[in-house]
Amino acid sequence: MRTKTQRSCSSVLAGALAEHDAEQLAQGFRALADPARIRLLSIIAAAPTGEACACDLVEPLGRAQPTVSHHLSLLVDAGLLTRSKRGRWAWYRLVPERVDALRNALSR
Amino acid sequence: MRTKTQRSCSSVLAGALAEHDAEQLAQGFRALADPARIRLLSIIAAAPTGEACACDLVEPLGRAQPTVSHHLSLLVDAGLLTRSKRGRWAWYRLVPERVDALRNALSR
DNA sequence: GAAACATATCGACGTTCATCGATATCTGCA
DNA sequence: TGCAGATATCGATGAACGTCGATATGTTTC
Repeated sequence: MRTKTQRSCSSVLAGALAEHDAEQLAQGFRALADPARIRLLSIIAAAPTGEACACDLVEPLGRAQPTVSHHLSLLVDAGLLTRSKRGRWAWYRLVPERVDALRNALSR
Repeated sequence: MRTKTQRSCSSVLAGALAEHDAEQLAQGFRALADPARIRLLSIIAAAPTGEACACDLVEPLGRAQPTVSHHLSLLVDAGLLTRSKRGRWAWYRLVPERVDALRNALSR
């Protein structure tokens, strides 16, 4: 199990941030700092049902299955995805509030 | 000299991204994926004149001068800051359009 | 020109990270 | 119970990164 990331309401542009708040935000953006994870988010966001099965993510990503699983876990830990395991399959869904929090961190 | 980063109009949430576009966005977010750089941006954004001298950034950041210079160069390369060297001093200014581009990448 | 200063670059070091093959875990099915 | 399939974890490897001391570069002042 990995350590969980906390969400934050801080804004980068609204005033000088303390080290602690900066650490929180950096942690969030680090989850977006990899093309594989960006693509995972975009593919899941584009799913008609809002949900995507892990089995449908390996091939379009062009990475090995353990690598995809690793990135998905990272995104879940970062609060950007939720995992719902049903039967043999794992279904992933976006967490819009978390995306919003990061977007708002770039607003004044 | 480091390699320059290009800005992008892609959105993570508006549809499945190709590897190339994802790489562009990830590059942008990677610049935000460190607390030192987050703090630099927030301190500069909070400056009354909109500009901050590098000499005033070392002490509040609590890192060595070469480290601060390194992060500032990274942010300039990422297009998030501009550097204006005047006399002995280097003045840094935010590039709002670049911040906006990254924020919009998190909009639908 | 010399000294003092601000900043950038260099070189090194330890850490973190992305990646993958092998394997373990768990589920559904015959 | 046993097999097949989906997913997560483990262990290893190579690359990228943050950090800093030492040093180079460029500027101001005397």
